[in-house]
Amino acid sequence: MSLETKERILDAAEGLFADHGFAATSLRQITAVAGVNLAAVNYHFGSKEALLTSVFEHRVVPVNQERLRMLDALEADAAQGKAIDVEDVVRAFVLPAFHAVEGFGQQGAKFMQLVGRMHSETNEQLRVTFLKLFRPVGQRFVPALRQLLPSLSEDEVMWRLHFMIGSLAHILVCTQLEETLMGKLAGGSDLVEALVQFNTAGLAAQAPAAVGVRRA
Amino acid sequence: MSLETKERILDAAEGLFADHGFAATSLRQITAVAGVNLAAVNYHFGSKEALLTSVFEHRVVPVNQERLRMLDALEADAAQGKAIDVEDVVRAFVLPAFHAVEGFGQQGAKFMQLVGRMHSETNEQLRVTFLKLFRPVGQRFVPALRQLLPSLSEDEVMWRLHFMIGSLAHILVCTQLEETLMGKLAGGSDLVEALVQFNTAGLAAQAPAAVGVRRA
DNA sequence: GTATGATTGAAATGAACGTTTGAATTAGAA
DNA sequence: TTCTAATTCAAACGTTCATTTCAATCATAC
Repeated sequence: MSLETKERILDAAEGLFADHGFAATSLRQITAVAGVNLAAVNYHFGSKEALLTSVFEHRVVPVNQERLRMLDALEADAAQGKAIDVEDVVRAFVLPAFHAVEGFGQQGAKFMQLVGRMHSETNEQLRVTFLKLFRPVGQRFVPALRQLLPSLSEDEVMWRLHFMIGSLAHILVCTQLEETLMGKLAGGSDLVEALVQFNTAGLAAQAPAAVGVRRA
Repeated sequence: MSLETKERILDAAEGLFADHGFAATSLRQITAVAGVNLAAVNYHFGSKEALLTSVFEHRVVPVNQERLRMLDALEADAAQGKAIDVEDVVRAFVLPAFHAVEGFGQQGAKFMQLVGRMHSETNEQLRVTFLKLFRPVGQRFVPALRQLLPSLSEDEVMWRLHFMIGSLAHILVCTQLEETLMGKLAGGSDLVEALVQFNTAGLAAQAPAAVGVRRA
């Protein structure tokens, strides 16, 4: 039955792409795990690249929709006169990723590991395809941060956003690995809170002095 | 002449591994760029994996030695009664990476891009080999941070260290790319200062309240 | 000049890859 | 039941890969 075949391929691909990356995952691995025939991938998805794109859309779109909904809610609050702050925006960015981790069990964690890795994916076409799914998020979060951090230049806001993305992506990958710099990293809700606080403080930090005027 | 052949292979490999990752870079690409024969890789390095390991050692070891020297200097200062703070430690961690970028021109930037990517490399053996080169750094920086941040638990210090690693790794990769979330990211010394301040603020942030006690 | 080891070159080896092909099977509609 | 389209299957296709092989060439020492 075609719907089941597609789902089985998507699930298998998701997990294997997360573990091994795109280049080092073969279609034969995916089809073995999914218990389907090799030709099914091209029949249902057209190509290996298109399969990965389907995996993204299957999962990234709902995560980003949740981000945008949370930001909508914050903006509605602000319109009612309630103050919102940097932490609120950080939560709207960070928490949906962890909701995905929690909401789909091991498969969700695997998927978010893949998302973490896509930020440094070397297949440029795929990385760009992936980024396109995040464009709506960038287009909403950058102005929100700019409003909250009016003293920062445009470059500074972009940099800080990327620092946050990097910290989140790295955590999504590392919490699935047995070995990291000093052993296995603990996970859980305390980690999520720590990530929120770290990024809140970092985003809200005083802008650095101009170069050459660091502590006399 | 053998020394020249080895260097040409190392240089070509460094750039190509940085651009395309390990799995998607073939030895034939490397030897074409290096202008040497395919068999030379196995003759001089033994295997593709060993080539990448040689690339790491060629460059990571000096960067990490600089980190440790900077930390040594901070600790000597502290022994003389001079106060050191979180920003000093962040600088000792972050600046050597950017010294490598600046010090070797485009080749240094390529190498640091590879370093940024290795944090999420899917070839587990290679990633672990890479991490081993950072063990001395972890063994020195973690206690230094723990001393400066005594109110944080061990997990919290590890998490924050990883947030910093993630932000640095992401920047090392992204500043080499034409497309990022909202266009091309600016580089330069202001970026480095921004990264230092972001991570200083994040590392020094008040520990988050226990879960469930967030703003009533 | 000769001998030995180092180094390079071209081809081969064995394996793996994504995509395609055409037949067989399945599913659904009339 | 028959017909048609959808789906699956197994094999083939053309390509690419890292490693190995062995002869040729180069470099060095005696």
